[in-house]
Amino acid sequence: MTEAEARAEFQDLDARIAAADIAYHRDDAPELSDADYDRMKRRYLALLEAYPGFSELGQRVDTVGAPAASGFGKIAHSVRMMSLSNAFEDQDVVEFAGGLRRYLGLGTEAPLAFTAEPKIDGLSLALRYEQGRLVQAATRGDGAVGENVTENARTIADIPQEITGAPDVLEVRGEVYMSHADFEALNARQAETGGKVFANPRNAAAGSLRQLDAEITRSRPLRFFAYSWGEISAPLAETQIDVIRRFKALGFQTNPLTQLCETIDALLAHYHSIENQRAELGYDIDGVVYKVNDLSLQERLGFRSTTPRWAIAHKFPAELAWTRLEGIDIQVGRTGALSPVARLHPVTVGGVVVSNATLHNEDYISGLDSKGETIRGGKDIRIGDWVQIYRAGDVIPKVADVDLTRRPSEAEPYVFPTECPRCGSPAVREEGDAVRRCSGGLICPAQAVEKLRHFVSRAALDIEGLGAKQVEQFHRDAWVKEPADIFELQARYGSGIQQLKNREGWGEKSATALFLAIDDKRRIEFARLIFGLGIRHVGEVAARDLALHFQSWKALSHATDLARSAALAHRAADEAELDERLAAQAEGRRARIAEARGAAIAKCEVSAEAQAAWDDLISVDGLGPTVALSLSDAFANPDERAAFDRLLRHLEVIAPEAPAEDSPVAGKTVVFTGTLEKMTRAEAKARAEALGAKVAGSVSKRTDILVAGPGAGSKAAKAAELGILILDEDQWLDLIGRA
DNA sequence: CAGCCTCGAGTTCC
DNA sequence: CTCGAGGCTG
Repeated sequence: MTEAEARAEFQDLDARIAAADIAYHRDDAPELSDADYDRMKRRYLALLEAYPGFSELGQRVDTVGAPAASGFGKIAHSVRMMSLSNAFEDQDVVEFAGGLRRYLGLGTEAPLAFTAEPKIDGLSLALRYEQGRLVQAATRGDGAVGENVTENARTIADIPQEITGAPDVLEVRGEVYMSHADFEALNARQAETGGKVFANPRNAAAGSLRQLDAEITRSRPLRFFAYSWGEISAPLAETQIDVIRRFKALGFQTNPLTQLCETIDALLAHYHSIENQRAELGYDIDGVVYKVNDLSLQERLGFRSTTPRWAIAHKFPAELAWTRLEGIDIQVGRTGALSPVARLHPVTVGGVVVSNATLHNEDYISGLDSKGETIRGGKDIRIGDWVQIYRAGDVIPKVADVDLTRRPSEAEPYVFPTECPRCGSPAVREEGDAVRRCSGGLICPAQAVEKLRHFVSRAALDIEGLGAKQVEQFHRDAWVKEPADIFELQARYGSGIQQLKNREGWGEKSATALFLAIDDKRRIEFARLIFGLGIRHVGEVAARDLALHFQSWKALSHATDLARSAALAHRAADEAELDERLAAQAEGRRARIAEARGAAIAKCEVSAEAQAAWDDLISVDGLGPTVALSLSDAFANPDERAAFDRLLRHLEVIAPEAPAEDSPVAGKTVVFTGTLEKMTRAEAKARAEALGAKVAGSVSKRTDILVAGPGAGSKAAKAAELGILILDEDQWLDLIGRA
């Protein structure tokens, strides 16, 4: 086949796949059988592999089209579904247990028992029972909101429709999975009938549960293990293991390898025993989960932002595979970061075909980590090399090793670009930074589009029907260059609907829905707006804290304006510090950092007002000089500021409600000092914060309460001087109510 | 000042 | 999900 023929075939497939995507995703009316579609897609990808240049042709079928309609209703979880932190080595488990003891203030000899159970590789499901009847089943989703799959769950034999002897409200959580035997049989059947063949049991289980037609789910051999719970109207038991026993008594399947372990050695022994049985279990597992057995301890330990402190997943070693590195692409992110991605000859790793892998940054390719130490035995990665791939955390493909014996003689060390591959601007790497960044700012189309994608992302504006793909499409056609354009779309393209529906992938219905969804976000929570601006170092949490602190756009922008000179002084001090360090190194003396910083600041004119504004900025919890400086830069940059101002004209900003919990310490700033005897420091902090208080490290005039244990020193003296309320531990516990 | 913890940013495949 | 960096704690 000539290249011209290949090109013609590629373009034909491109158009047909695009049409099929639209029919399937938007109209939910597939015109092709799955088998035909898959065949076309495979051929398309094969051509693309043979002629990578073709990706520039035509329509990039994967990146356009109206968003897929989700056929399932949303369900907010009344108790968040958390994920688990991971351990990979036995040593991590020892440290986990040690950390728990420290947090709880337990000595090394005090008993601390755990449950250990296999971690099933399926998908989690929350089953809600009211008065003993199954009323709702929801997938995990993002942890806060899942999909309503009640009708589908009712078809699973392991899930009882009715249970007796349970609390009035009981939410049982567990894992839906498919056994190896059932998976093989299903795939054989699918292949025969021309249906979709699944890559692995987990995908088969997920695909089967998320069928719009519950009768299809019924025909799929899904199973369920119960292992956890959400909302309950009455306690189920006092220990984890007894809850599992209770589930079993109620008629749920529980994993037979669940075991109570009194010591770390017993946990590890059970882990290795399960690892040895792994191949004979008949279903996929990817590790062992350990949980603190005593539920009252679980409660004391509580949660970090996305994981419980009282549980950990001990993962099995990742599966490895060798393949050839065919190329290295450079992607440009929202902050201009150049990220190298390995293009691999497709290879199966852990049941999934992998053709891309992250290469992190230029040091990773050269075989040095950011501290200048060697990794992979100091081997660099070259195009043409045979590389060993694993999926970190069973998800993200990474390069683990390079086989130097099979390195082609002509392979050259990879030269990392020093110019942005998208806009040609210089790509610079700042001192001490691991990443190289495009300096083009919004001139760089890659950065511009990534910023827009961020603006419409779920945690930011979250405009329904305007996802990453749609934004890319609009940006490519120059309809949307900056966030404000989104809100002017309808006005500017007037009968926008008429124009939009002539575009590929859009119909009248989706266009109308889009404009309604955009209008819906003209009133926007302050925190989402701040996050959406995409200011470096300002993520979801910092945005929320800033919103809470400043309450209004006016207050925030005014504060950054006021603080500008102090921010610049801070930068000058940073630069002076760097110079001083270098000079000291060259002259072989100790750096006089404080003096250098002081001198630099003295040269800047910083009014008392500016200093106060700066201090106010960095008083926001978790917000230090780096974040404050980045914020200040964004607001002081004329282009960015103009874009902000233009955007704000379209928006009504909703001020955040303070977490006005009905607690006596809500909104108060508390400092703990001295020895706490009834609880550990971390525990005290977590509880105070749960009650809406802010916990600070040092006493200042902003402090409301000082909790002083025995041995309190200078902090107590300072608090007394400032006239701050000082409580001992018992008085504090009386105030917040002993739990 | 060093370690610890949390957050931010980047990435893959379905 | 992981890594690096920033901020906080001891």
